[in-house]
Amino acid sequence: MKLSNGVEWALHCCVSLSQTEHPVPTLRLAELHDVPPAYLAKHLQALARAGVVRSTQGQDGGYTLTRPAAEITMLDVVAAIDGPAPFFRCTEIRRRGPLAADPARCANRCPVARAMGAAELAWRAALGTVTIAELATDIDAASGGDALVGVRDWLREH
Amino acid sequence: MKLSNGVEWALHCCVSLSQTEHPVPTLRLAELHDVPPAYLAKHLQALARAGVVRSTQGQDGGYTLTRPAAEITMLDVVAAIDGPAPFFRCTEIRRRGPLAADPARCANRCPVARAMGAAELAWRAALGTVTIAELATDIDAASGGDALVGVRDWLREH
DNA sequence: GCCGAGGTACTCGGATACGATTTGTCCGAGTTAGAATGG
DNA sequence: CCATTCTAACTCGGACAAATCGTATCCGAGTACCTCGGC
Repeated sequence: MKLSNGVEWALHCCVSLSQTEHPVPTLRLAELHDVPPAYLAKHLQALARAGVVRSTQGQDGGYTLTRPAAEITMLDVVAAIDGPAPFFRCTEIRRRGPLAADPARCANRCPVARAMGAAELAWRAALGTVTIAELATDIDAASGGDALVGVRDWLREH
Repeated sequence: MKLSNGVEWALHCCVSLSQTEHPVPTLRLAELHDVPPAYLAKHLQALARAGVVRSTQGQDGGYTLTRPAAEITMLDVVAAIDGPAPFFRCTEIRRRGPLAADPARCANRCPVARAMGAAELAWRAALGTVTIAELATDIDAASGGDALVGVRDWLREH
């Protein structure tokens, strides 16, 4: 089980987008992070579909955040890229084989699926507590306090 | 991101194995759950490599749990089947592109990776609190109290 | 009747094809900014 | 000098291949039980 590579790109892109009000095109975001532009575009489209970013077409167009970075959580981004499907899909083994349980008697969810669902909920909850704004602050602090300024300047002069 | 299908099989197999002291061969477990025998064998090998089950060769051989079901957690099984690799692999985007951060200044982990790691830890912790014994009890209760007896009888007469 | 050797049937284990999902790329539709033109 | 039209460049968006991982399968190595023969 591996999380899509684009999740990391999308998160860093959101952090970068939080540093400007101006639309930033895909090509600019791609060279800023040194990733394949066409593939990054695909993920940005997913973010747009999920309502995390808004696309502006035409010259001087690009992507902007739809709401303040403090109101976007990592969960929003991960769900947008990875999709809403749960990790674990119960195939109802109980109802198969020679000892197939009577469907009427096992109407409630399989305990295995329930435990898996609870664990996944814990994962999502943890991601929901971290916002893009917090990520930006932490990244800035980890880099000595010049990362965000650097992004702002770079976006302004390009 | 999708969890391997074999995780569900492995969990149910462990529950079944907890109902007997006698070794149970792959073929028996496969027809009990109505799954492809050869593929189930692959996952059982993984469980054996992880030390969750022990294999006994020769006639009347098969698989048995290496320790009481109350001492085996869902995390043990999931880690055995899915592997130890984390969901999120940080590619250190900060060190790429025109604004590459000085490696000396970002020696600590990227905040994105840290948050992802924390969320994954929450997931693993949730899985670690549920044991195979608890799963067996819940499954029995959900099926009206005759599921475990059914498995025991079926394994005895086959 | 007891012991031992051999055979046999059953078990696991790793090496081998197939399919699906993820990854990566491309070109066309649509839109906006700016320039050129006419009033 | 201003409004209008036109062009042109730039943007996103979805449709199209390649690679990697999960799925499924097979056959060989090894072991314990059972049978048979000898003592």
